[in-house]
Amino acid sequence: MSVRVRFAPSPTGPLHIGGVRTALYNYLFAKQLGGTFILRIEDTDQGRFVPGAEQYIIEALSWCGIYFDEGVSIGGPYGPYRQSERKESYKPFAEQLVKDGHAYYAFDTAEELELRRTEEHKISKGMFQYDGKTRLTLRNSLTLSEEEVRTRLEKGEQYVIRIKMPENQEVRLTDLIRGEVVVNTTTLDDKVLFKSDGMPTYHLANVVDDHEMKITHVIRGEEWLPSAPLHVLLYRFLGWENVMPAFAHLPLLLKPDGNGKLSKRDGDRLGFPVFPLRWTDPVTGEVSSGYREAGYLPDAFINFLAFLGWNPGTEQEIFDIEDLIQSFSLERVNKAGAKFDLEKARWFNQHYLKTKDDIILGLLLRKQLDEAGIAWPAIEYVDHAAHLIKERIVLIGDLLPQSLFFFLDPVTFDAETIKKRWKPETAEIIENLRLVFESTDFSHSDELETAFKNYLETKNLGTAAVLSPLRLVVTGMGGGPGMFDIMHHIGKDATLRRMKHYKLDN
RNA sequence: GGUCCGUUCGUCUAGCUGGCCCAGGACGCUAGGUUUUCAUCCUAGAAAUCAGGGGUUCGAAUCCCCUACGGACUACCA
Repeated sequence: MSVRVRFAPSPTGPLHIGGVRTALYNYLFAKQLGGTFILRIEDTDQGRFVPGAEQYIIEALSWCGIYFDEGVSIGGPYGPYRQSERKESYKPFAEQLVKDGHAYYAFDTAEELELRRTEEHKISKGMFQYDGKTRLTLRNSLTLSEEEVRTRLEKGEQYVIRIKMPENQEVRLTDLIRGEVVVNTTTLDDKVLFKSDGMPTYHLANVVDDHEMKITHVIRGEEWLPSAPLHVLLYRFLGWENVMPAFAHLPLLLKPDGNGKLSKRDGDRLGFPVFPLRWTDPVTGEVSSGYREAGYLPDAFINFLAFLGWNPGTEQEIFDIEDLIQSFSLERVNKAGAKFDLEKARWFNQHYLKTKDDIILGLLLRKQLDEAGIAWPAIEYVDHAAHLIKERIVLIGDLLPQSLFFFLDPVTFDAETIKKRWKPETAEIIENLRLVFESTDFSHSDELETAFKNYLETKNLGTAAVLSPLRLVVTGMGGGPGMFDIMHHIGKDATLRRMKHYKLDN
């Protein structure tokens, strides 16, 4: 039987990196086994629907290079893939459960239950649960007469369907990451399966859909572990236990400082994105930063994310998506949550950047030049500029500031360098050097270097004392690629012009 | 409060069938080297009494128990 897995986010906002990692692991698992990866949208809570969230999810996965085989927007044999569009398919199962005595109608209003909850909390400090101990004190088809229930339903009174949690039974499930997990049903509550608005809750919808979509492995976040026994019970009561999917609950992604689940707020509070793409809240207009806009390469982002909770067991750190598909295994996923480490993300990005083709970097640089309204002479010229700086950039956004001098004469000059290297006699040296270069062939950087060295020798000057000021007037910067490579690349005219017209007035 | 899950360098982690671990790698950090500068690259170093305690054993990070701490869940949210 072929493997089928799904990533099932709810469109309540942007997908955060924990979600991206869940999607990634699902994807890697499916692809390694030649299986199918499905994107299903869990929008059973119409109250939390956020416009644009679904589109964001699709775009984010696409940017990451995580492609699904079936799902919303592309369809497939088990569609529709939006739960709101499958609305009609859940109710019969809920009613079947009632008929079989595994569920019941409940007429308590949300307000009544809320009241009960606060009361209970005052008295016992514990949490009120709608369960085997309390359900007979509440208004439902177990306490009301058959007649009464029928009239209420006929009158169209609001109701929910709750699971009738069996008493004192051990439910065990095997988690692919954690092993055997056993829970006694008396600690579980009578969860709502079907809401008064005609929609199922996650618990029912997820079980019905996973079954109908022939999902073989449910790989999801650890926050679902406590309700997994409930899901097992549902499979059992629905008669599907023999074809129930395998479960794997992934460890959480934690805040870099302190503990706790990484949340949407943490990112901009701590100065790093928690979202793959920038997101603008449609209601508040609040903007949250994204990895794409912050200058990360998708492959670096994915490599980094894959290692948050998984490792190959070898000393290899660099894995492209194909490597990950090859090597990934659920058995090697950690049990404990992982804290997010921005420094390591930056290191991965720098690594991927410096190994990228010049043509790709050139393309990115041209985009930035265009956006800044800076003219560039030729594609090859830009590509080579990118080549010269690729080992000293960490983020894509560093491309432009690091290579600006290839396109514009500097107007500002690094203050640190002026302070350290600019002496009263330096201006004269630069002028002498300019005369030397005037009669030098710029077609090879070697010749420039030779001419420079010869000059130093005749004047008995040290390299550092002269090269630094030269770099300063030509590029405005205190560091950068090989100076003679720069001069060769920008050409004789620009070099000599800059050596004559610089203004260090800052 | 209850249930469940977890706990190895600052961080990500190796270690899963006990001895090769007075714990290895990576990021970061420190120091050297290469380089005309910055970055890259190379080398070296500091950094975990394996949460704590008790067992089992000739021997435990690795097996068992207890404790502590952390987290998740505990909605007609997912």
